Amino acid sequence: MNVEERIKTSEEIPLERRTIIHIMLVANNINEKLAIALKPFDISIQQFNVLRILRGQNGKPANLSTLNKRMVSKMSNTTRLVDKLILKGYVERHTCPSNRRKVEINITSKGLDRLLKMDDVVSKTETEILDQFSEYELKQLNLLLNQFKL
Amino acid sequence: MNVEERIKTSEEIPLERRTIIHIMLVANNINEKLAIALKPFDISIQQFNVLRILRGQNGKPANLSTLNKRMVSKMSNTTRLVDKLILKGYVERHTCPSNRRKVEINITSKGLDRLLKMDDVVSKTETEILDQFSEYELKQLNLLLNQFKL
DNA sequence: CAATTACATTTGTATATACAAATATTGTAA
DNA sequence: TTACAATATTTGTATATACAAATGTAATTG
Repeated sequence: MNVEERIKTSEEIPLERRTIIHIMLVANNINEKLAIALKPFDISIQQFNVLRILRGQNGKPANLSTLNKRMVSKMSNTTRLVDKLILKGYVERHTCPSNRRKVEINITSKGLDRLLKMDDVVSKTETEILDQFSEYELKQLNLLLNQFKL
Repeated sequence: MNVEERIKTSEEIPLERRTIIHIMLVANNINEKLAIALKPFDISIQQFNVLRILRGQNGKPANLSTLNKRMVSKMSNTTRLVDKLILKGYVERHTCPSNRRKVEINITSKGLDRLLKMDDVVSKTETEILDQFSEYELKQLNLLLNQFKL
């Protein structure tokens, strides 16, 4: 299905507008697929993303602002996102001893364990999403995307 | 800023995962810029999108399921989105006389008028987002994006 | 034509997100 | 050392979104 079919328009869309709509459609589709893949784990993409960041810390605790900076979708309430992960037992939060304004957030062994299982379905989904692309094409795509400001 | 800088990771990201993160980052950034551009009009991107669809109908009313099918981000509550546009006086809703299960939604002249002003800032924003790209590159990008299922 | 199924939208409820204001802590400068 | 500014997080509130159930209408079928 191409862009025009998807949004059911007969009029020609200017190239710039079409490009932006195209990216949005692709991103929404990817989001949807990842959300479905994570659904059995009862976790949102953002929560998954935070768990991955925490694992990447290799035991070194992260504080809220660090998480916020590193998240793919920066959202305005990382506190409550972390609250939910704590409720699930996937992370722990302590106030930072050296600077009591900060908090230190760590992934628990339960969190690591669940994350390992999520990795499988997410990797599989990522592969499915991109299975039409050759390695060369993926590199081309990344090169083009590099021109966007992030 | 590249992907690794943006998410502040030192580890190398596998090409597939990197591509998906890349698209997400770009899409989030575009969303943010468009939302800021539309902010003065006190309207969300989705609401703007619906107004554009209605204008494209050229007077022919649209019903909810049509809107839902054509929206870039399909969302699960087009009723309430339309409610908000009605509240602002940008659209009208009547039950369809030929099939009273359906509703007929039209853009008002006030809606058309506002939309015209929004077009300006949105077009300007779109151009800003894509100003690094040559026409050839935009075409290349669209060709690559075509390989995604929508 | 009564009962059932399908269709189109709306409503209820839970959760998510955005934004601003509040709180708590630390750093700094007169 | 007190007052003020800067930093980090949390909380309040409004709005947005997802999902399921409910409502109302039309079509179908025995």
